[in-house]
Amino acid sequence: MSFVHLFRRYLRDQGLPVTQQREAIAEVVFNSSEHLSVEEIEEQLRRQGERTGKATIYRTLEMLVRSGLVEEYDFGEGFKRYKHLFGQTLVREHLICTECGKVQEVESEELTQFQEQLAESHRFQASRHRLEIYGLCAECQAAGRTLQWEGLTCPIEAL
Amino acid sequence: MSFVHLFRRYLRDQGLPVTQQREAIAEVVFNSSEHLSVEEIEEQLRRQGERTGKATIYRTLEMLVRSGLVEEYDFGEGFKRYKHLFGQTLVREHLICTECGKVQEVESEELTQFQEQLAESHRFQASRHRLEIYGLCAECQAAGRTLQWEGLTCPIEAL
DNA sequence: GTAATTGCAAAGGATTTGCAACAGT
DNA sequence: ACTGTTGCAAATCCTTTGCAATTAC
Repeated sequence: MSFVHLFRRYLRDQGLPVTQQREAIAEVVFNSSEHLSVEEIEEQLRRQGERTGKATIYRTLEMLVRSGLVEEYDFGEGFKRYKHLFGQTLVREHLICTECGKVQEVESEELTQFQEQLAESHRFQASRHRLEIYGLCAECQAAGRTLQWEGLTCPIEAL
Repeated sequence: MSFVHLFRRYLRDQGLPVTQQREAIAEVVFNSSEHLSVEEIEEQLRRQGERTGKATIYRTLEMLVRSGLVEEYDFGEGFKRYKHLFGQTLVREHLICTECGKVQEVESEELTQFQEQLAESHRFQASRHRLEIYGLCAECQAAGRTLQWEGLTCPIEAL
């Protein structure tokens, strides 16, 4: 039912043991539509009554990424996040709310084409890209929240 | 002549001391067109005969960023990079070579417009974005180097 | 002189690694 | 049985912080 069996198959193909921990970790990642941090995965496992060492979580995530089933993200928070790739096109852009931290995935065929052209026109052989748009999500706007970070000073203009 | 005087002025405006170290660090950043890591800045200072503590470099970079003269980048390498903003539009896309680590900046008006539309159509109030395209730069292609990372397996297709 | 900065070393957070005990095939 | 995994703690890497000595104004 879950997508865990794909990971199981990947492990078997590679001649690697399918352990309880690996299945539990994969299950957490595959059952979530969020971009999870290691912290959050650990917490979820604890909630489910599994007690898994952090090192094992890191090691298993590495395999999940290598398997191609999960992707690693770095949104500049100082730690990484992970999300499975099911039901996704290979091109995903991210709208990241700087207030609540929510990540929304969108796709745009046109944008993708432009990006490819851009790389090509610079004789750059692109293999992957990421587009991240930071700002305020609809909910936070509705809640009356405003952007903190931007517009402190711009001395270049002040010249 | 250099852009260091802008930073000096920023410091004075803020009532903060203009120290030797701050000037030296700013000079290194303003004299380079690269996206420098703290490591690289420290090395350059050492080469110039300045001996500056790492803590001071971090503290000064924080100010440079706050001043609006320098921007901080995180390309997922596990550490940050810094580059001054002179001669730049506010929209910069990056072509990052995964082989030699070189970062090439490009701009595209069309892309920017699409990005704005994309955000708008999702009721997202964008404040800034970043587009990073990873791949092989022209030099590395010419040198016969190839992409390491990509295309290991794609079990989703294999289903 | 006073207030802020410097540099060192220690602390901090995320991730990795070494190793003895253990689980999967 | 054999090979690979687990979990802990120690180690590592980048970055931040505390504090006494020093410097800018």
